[in-house]
Amino acid sequence: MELPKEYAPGAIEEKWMNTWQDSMYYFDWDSSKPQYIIDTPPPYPTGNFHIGNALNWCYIDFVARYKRMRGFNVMFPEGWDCHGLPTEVKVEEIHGITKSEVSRQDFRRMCVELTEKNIASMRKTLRRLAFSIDWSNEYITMTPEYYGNTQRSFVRMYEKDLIYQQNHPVNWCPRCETAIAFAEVEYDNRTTFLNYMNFDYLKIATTRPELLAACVAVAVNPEDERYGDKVGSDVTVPVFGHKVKIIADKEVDPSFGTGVVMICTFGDKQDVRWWAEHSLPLRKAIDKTGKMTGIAGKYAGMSSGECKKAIIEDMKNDGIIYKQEELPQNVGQCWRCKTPIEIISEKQWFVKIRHDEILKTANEITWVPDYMKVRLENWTETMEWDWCISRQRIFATPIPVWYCKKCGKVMVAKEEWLPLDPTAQPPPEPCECGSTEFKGEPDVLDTWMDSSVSALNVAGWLKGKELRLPAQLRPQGYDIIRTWSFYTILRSKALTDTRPWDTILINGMVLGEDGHKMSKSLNNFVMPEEVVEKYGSDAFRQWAAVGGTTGSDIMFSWKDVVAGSRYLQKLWSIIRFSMPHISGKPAPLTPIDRWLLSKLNRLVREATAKMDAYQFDETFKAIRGFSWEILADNYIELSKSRLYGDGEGKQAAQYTLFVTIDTLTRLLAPFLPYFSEEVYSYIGNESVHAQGWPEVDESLIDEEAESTGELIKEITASIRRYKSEHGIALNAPLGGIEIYSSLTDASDIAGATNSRITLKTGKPDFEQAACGLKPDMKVLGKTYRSKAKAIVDAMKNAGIMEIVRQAESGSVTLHVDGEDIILDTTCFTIEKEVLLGGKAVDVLEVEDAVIVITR
RNA sequence: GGGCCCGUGGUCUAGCCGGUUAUGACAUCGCCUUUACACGGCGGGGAUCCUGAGUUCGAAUCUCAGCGGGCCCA
Repeated sequence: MELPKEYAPGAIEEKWMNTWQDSMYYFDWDSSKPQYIIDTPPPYPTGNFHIGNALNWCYIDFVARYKRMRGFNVMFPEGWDCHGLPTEVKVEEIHGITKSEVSRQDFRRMCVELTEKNIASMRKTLRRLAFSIDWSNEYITMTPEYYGNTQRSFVRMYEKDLIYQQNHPVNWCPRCETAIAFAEVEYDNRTTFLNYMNFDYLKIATTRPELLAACVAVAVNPEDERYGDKVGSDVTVPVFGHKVKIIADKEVDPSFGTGVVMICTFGDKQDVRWWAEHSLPLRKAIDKTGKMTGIAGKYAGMSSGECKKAIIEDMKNDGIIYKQEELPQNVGQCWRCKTPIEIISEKQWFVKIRHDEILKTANEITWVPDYMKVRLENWTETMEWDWCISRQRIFATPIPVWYCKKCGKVMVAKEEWLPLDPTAQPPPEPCECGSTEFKGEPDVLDTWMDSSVSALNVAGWLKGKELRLPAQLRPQGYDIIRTWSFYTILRSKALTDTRPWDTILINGMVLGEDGHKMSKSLNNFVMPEEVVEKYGSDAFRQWAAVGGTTGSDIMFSWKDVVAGSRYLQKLWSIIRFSMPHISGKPAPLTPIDRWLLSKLNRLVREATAKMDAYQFDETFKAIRGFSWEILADNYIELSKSRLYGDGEGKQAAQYTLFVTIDTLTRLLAPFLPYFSEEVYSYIGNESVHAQGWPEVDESLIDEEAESTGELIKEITASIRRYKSEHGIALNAPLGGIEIYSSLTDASDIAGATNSRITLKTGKPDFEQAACGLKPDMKVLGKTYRSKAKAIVDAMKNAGIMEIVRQAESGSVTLHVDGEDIILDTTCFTIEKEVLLGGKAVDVLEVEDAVIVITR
């Protein structure tokens, strides 16, 4: 069979993509093999599968394919996390409407249609990148089947008192007009003014004078002597005239501003703490739309920003504000629209956070890399409020609750009624009070309520199947540890009392070639499709494998992709050469065959250990190094003469090459699914992806074979180098070569150098001179500890000749610090060179061997 | 303000549970068309392993401090 000279990834990858059957990767619910379930992150269906997702999916696919080959029953499902504001915004844009202009049902339908279209386009990319996804276990969170279970999870947690409804301060985005969780708040460094004002008989400093109307107390530090006598008295709020108490709290920093702080409902999280701790009243100055309420008097109806401007102006004119200074400030803002958030008190649904349970469960999970667990722990320990799960949106899972119009009682749906939308249908039963008049809960669930049951969902929860929790692997980025990891652990424990997974594998972020996080606005954005178009999927996957250590941020780099495509071409050339020469028929092996097979089995051992540790970069580099340097640059060169000839050892080389290529192809299969499939189609009968991972044959790992092979390789290389340096063509024969060594077989050297070789034992009849002395610090340091340095000095002082003279008797005695120290010959190495003595030959030295060349 | 990570030839990167001539890729220079591959081979140059102190016989590797960068958060 003659293979084309160039590897054509485009055609070959498409061929296999269209040949492979989805059923190759189906999880078998009835299998007796050990399960390996992966809790794949469900991406948000934007329509574009971005490169960060692609890195994550490459890791997953490396693991999934590897585990399948290791005999596991693998499930690599694909989910889609559909609900959320971005789709709502996009739908409004596409249809030129706002969500209030159409019915909730119609708006939802438009969101579903857009999402379906986006999913279809992303599925194509997933297939093209050769991810071995189990499409029989695909899930889509917006389908009634899935969100019905999200609703059931709500009902179950409500019944366990883990979900409750309450008036509580929440983070509120006035633009989106919805509550958001802390996980959705991001922070931005800005500069604001600290306003110093006369506050009745006190002076206070605040950054938020627009909240004066919401002032419910002022606080001082109990240790602060300036104000000690005033604690407990009333003070009148300027502009608005209401009276508030002066309280003492040790959290007040006496050195900030004037040491007096205004407490408002609510300026920040600290206000909420004080408000709760000191049982302060609630004065609501900002409404759901971010406008000032009636208590703000003349400022009512203004936005908080307008109010701030106006009130500062007025207070300056009235001499109330007497000083302003700049202050750097981190402003909490909505992750989606970047609008500064407000904290307002609203009736919302909450999930209880049981800190200890989450921390304990996190400890039952293996974190890769391990330090990522600390992020979850730090987040968990600093959570002060419960998780606010209600959102004032439309495209999300409806909260399955009604309120009786007559008695006001809350009716939570029964599990068997689900899925349903309470705004579209009444409950099938009347209220306890007999009324059938209900108002459906218009609020919907936080999207994390959908995705935090992904692990349960893929493990068969509520699907009439035996629950397969814990799943074996959760792969995800570190940016969503405080959300997705946290919530999944919480929900899994709450609903099943089981940890969600055995192991969590964390990937880093993808940076653009300029070193900054990849983003469209920075113009450093690359789509996976573009890379695949140019270099193919297997080249792209190599970037993901070798780009960096698992868990660290990885810079996208075209040169890694190009290097990947060059490696494919190199491999192709190896295969192209080997195909006419391979044979599965064993034969007695020569030293260099045993050298290769020993190295090959070491490679398998190393690759297996590193795959088990999720070190994809190290695994792939080891395989690449073996195939390129050991197999191609050395073994093939050394065995060519046997393979092309008809003599002894031909069969052995053919067999060795076959075993090596078969093994290599299977090692490469998780990384290069297309390439390895193409190659395996020439040597096997079925898909390489249905084969087993290579087993280490320990009997073939042979130190002696390796050192002999290494010597043969080095001698050949040194002769090649000699030819190169002397301008002799590499295939030109030399007049004669004598090798003084322990070797007994020089046929491969003769073949590779195209010269006659004479093997000799002992040393050539040339004078040898010691030219160097190298102490072995590893031995000396361990044995002599603090004396090691003095011994090295003593060796140098004694001189090479003296050491050599003594070493002939097997040991060297040195006088160090007043005592005699006897060193054996393992403590140092004597380097020798051969003196030519005017003979008409050239001499090369490799390890202990001496090569005498006659041109 | 806190936590976490990182700082290695021109660029990116491995090693970092102590002892290696400090890994590899890209770039660079020289030689070579040798029946798989010039998207190749052979060889070379190029690193204060961020800085300083400490521990140790010995530090890229451990400790502390500092500087610089990134991320997550308050």
